[in-house]
Amino acid sequence: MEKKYDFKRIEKKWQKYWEENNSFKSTEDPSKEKYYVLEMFPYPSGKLHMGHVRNYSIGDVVARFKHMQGFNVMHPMGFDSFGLPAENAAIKHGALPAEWTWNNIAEMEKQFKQLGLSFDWEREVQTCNPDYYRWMQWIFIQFFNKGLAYKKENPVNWCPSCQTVLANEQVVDGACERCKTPVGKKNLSQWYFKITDYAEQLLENLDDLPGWPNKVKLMQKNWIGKSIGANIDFKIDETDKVLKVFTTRADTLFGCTYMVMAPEHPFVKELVEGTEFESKVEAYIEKVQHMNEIERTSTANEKTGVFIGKYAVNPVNQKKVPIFISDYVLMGYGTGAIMAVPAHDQRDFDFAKKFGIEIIPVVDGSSPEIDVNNLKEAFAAEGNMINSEQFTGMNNRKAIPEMIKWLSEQNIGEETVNYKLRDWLISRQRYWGTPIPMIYCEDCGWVPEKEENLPVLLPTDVEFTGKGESPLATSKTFAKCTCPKCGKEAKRELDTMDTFLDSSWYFLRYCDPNNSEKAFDKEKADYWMSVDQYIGGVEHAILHLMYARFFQMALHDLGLVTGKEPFANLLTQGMVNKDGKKMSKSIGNVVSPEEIINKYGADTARLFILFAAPPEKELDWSDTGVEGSYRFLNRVWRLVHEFIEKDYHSDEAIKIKSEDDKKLNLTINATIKKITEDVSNRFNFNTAISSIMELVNELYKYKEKDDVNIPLLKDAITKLVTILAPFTPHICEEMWQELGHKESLIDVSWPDYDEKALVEDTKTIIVQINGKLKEKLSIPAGLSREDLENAVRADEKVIALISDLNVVKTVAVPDKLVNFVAK
RNA sequence: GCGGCUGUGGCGGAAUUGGUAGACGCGCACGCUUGAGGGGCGUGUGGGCAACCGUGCUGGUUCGAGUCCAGUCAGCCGCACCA
Repeated sequence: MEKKYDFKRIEKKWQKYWEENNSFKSTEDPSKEKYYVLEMFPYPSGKLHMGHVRNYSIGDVVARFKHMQGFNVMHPMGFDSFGLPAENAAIKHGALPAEWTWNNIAEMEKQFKQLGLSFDWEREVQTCNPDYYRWMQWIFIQFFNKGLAYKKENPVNWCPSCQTVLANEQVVDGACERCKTPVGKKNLSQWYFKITDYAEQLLENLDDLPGWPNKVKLMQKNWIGKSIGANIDFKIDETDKVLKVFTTRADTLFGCTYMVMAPEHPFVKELVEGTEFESKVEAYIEKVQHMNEIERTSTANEKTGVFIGKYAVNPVNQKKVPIFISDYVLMGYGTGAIMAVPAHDQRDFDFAKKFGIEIIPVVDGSSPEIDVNNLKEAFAAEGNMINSEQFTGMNNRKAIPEMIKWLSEQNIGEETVNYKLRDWLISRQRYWGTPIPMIYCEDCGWVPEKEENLPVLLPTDVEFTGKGESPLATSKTFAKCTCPKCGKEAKRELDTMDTFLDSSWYFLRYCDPNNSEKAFDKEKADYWMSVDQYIGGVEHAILHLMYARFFQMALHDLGLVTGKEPFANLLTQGMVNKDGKKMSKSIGNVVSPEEIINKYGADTARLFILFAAPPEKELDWSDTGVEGSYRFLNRVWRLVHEFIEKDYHSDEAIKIKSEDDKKLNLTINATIKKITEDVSNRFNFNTAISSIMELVNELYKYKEKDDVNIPLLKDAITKLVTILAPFTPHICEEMWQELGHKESLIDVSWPDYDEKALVEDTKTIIVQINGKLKEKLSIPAGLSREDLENAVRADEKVIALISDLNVVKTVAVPDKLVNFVAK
């Protein structure tokens, strides 16, 4: 009787073996080429989901493959373990966030090990561990000392459900990224990171990342949102104030017929004070302030606003134009005020129509369909300037730099660059995060905690009310401290850090995870960095991936790391769906990895998830598909065991004896070639696996032959087990051992292929007439164009095909095809 | 509205440089094996009786187009009053 494929026993056995032998330990070795493969670390929710299985299976194949190829591979894992769910669990069940989190971490470690993932667990980091967040606080202080962290009172995004502030990046469609509650505004004094200092570098370096998907680079580019234009000064009539505006269309300055300020613009109150306009203006400001983001942006087409009773003077022609306030102008971008040119900007056009403001065209598209003096909508395209004094007649695109030059000569404007990117708001009114290591002293202001006093530990005597104020305020002991500078009694910052900070440098800590003297040793970081292959979900395209790049740049400028970019190559894997829908508890279509592992084993789960679709694509989970993968592994198992049981003891050298031998040898070598290329260049694991399946199918046929070539079959089976190992490591280790090998497959080299074996003596030549397939012929390989054409023309079937035709041209492609062009 | 991606059998997906469309797998059908069931093994499987027709649709370039170009439709994703 054949041995049964008992995946439960096999998987347990080899997981134990790897753990006991510390098989995946990595150390710096300058004599070997390093390879750092990293998957985004998870939040420890307690249970793995299919997305995790996919993410970590992809990474594991890469890690094991590169290791077999001889690279010094680092493949670490850890937990992004600060965050809201722990705190919510505390509010709901009364469990301490720390306890809840550490239990989940233990649970998830167990599940990771059940998947047979080749992580170097000695490098594990948890961001909620004081050994980690101590250095997070240290980095914060370095940023503060460098002027990259500052505190400012500002209207901030406020999630009324999470009871905390949010960064701009965490507001999606006007709602909280986490809980989807509409976000409002609140004036709060908060800590910010000056990511805008790096806007240009974040943008420019994207060109140096050929290993990143264009989609992600484009998303970051749009988010940074660079635009080049000009600031122009408008005097406000009857005052000594100058209203500065930003425009990308300096060419349209003569067409400006009114001005708009953001309702929050600091001039507004002063300009209306004591005038008849004051009450109307204040009512409008009040109304805007009470709208949440969704309300404010949903009225996109319907423009609102109020005239504030003042006029601005157009610096080019001294014309007085009325000033309005309107919520379509944003305080956070440019100068918070615009010159409005209704003829050439659709938003200004809509506003002007509603308020009956004059529309002056200054660009003529000279198209018969467009009457510039009677516009139906704004004309935004290219054309020649009109009504613009010395600029009239010029092409408007060319007029932009001319106009800016003229303005700066007159000292009333200058070229200006603006970015949509805002500084990163990093304070959170939550408990379960890294305490911000800052102290407020009435005499010295904000002072960082002394480095020798780090970490500033999270207190445990806190209450979780879920009511807005930071829970740290409820601690009796936490706030009270002395000023590190003058020793006077002082107070600690009570907010914690956005958890996105923790994940912005963990890849550096992995390089030196147990260092108690430093965040990480520079030499070690320089050895391992940058990450050669980073793998994670596309949902992090902006948030995490941009923050991490910013950290790397800032740490570089602090002299702590050499590289300027953290991730050389990025793979964004698609989601795992079920029946075309996202797996979710509310729909009830969640497939749990545990269930699959129990039923089919980890190898089957890994194989299916890699086989079903290329990694960047969405993947639809299919239970019958999983069975197919299980069936395949059983097929391989039986093939190998039949071979073992027949007890073929042969150490003879391989001699190719027949055409079938030659064909099998070709398939073996072609399969190795294809997998090597698919895994290292394209990450197309699905096609790599399909070619292994083809090899297995061929072996099934081959072994039934009368004159089986034992040394060749042995070679095929040895190589089959080797190349399948990165995908399904447990079953392969077991078969490897049963084939009589003593060493673990981990230390077996990836097989080379023999180019000579890939050379075929005959080729299938396609015979076409006018490009349509008519016949396939077997013809000796390597013929020249003429010889190939002659060989094909000599074939009886071809003679029959073309004898009645008027062949006017023949196209021959050596080893491929002959196409007869007939009339 | 702006930017981007994707459209291939009943399904997931192959076709890497323009050169055999549908590899591999799922499903389905039939046969063999088995006391039955399950499992395994094998054969077939885009449409059409056929000539032929077939990669969202309409054109174009080419000896030859799933692949290149122009337009168009549909779906998905990102940004969205950014001056």
